[in-house]
Amino acid sequence: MQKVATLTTQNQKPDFTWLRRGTSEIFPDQLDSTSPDENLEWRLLSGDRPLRIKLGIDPTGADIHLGHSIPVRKLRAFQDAGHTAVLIIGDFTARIGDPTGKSEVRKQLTQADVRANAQTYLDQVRPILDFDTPGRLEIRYNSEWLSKLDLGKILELLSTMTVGQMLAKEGFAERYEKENPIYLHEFLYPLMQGFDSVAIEADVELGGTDQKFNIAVGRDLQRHFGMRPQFGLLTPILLGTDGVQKMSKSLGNYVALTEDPLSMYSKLEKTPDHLLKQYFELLTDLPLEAIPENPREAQKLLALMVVAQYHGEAAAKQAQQDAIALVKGSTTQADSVPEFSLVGIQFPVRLFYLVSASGLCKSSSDARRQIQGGAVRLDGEKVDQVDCTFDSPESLVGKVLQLGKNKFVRFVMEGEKG
RNA sequence: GGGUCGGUGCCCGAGUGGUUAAUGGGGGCGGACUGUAAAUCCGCUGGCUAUGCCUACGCUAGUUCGAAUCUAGCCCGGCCCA
Repeated sequence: MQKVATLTTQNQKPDFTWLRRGTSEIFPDQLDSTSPDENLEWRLLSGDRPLRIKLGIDPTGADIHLGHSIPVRKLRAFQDAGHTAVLIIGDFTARIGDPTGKSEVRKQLTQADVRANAQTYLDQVRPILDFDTPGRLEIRYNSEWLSKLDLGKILELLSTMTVGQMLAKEGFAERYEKENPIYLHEFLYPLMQGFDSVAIEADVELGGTDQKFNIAVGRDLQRHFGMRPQFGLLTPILLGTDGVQKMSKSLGNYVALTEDPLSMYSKLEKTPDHLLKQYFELLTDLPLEAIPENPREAQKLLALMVVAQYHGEAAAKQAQQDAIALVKGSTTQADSVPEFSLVGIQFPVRLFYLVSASGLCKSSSDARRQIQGGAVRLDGEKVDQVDCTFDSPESLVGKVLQLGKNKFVRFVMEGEKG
């Protein structure tokens, strides 16, 4: 408290651009207040102890993408400022499925699915978070406290909210309007997420803007249980590479954190112009005034910087070289083209089968169509004969098969079929 | 529980006994153009190592030479009533 007093007399605060960058809302946020209950910056300055910064993730799928990385990056920023990141794996809540942003019921996952996903999540956020500095990271599974709630406690949670309040929530309201089903257990989701905040005594909860309702419920519950309510810090929902809809796996407009450097680079260097600024702001630490004027240059720099975060600088530069080489048609120069082993392929083999078996196309029927449509190249030469046949692996090894502008594989002879 | 309307391909949505994977739109993929962008134009859009075969209109049985289209039962959803 003494520290606060000092700062108050000086009437100036340290630089909080790291806090505000890429933040769409903080609440409560009384800008002219110096109360640590109404202004997060003052709370951060109160300095009595490291704050507990909560971020919940639902292990509902295997891959996380750049959109998911945004609140995680913000969490890292708090770590760097000396606070404690509390990463909550929603192993219990995942089994219900967050109804947020969904126009229909989500399927419930089994415990086994959830467990398996949780570990891959942790592996994927490893490059973003500080796992090493003692006291900076706490990983908790919410089944730890949620599975112990008895009916009495559940009733207590339920009685803090009205149906009207629930229905005010965007997703529910929409579904109710559209006369789509809403199941009662879905009403429990915001309360459980809110109870997480109670259980871990969160000071701040991070989340996308779609999480506002759930985070606000957390505040209500903390107050209900006699705790100081957490702050909410909302980050924007990242638009996908199509530039229109939010990034999501089911829409196919995403860049996964586990993607290989070349495909990550290829996708990001095509980032729509109007998204460039936002992508830089949310996915890199580059000062905004340093973004190149020329959109093409900006795309390249963005791709380079993001790939470097997940694969290292050397791999990023290699990916850029390869991307350039591939476009020029000198496919043999590119090192990071994924390999496809011809071991296990029966010869003679026809082209359409190769295109499908190598994973370039989703099916052999699709492969035929693509070939007929002139989309397939072998070492840069267009091949539009579906029945073009190869008698032996020797004629293919080392060559690069290409679909469209961005999909490539190089034939090799080693390894398992795949 | 009762009444009623409805369940079609990735999504929306036509189709109410008969050449045909099934109109149209969206989305997606590919081609041209370009800055590997946007906009625009064009093509493709069930599966199968495939001149043919297989699976598709909630599920299951029927009626028919023949059904997504007719009948019955079941499952699921919306609304109204209780």
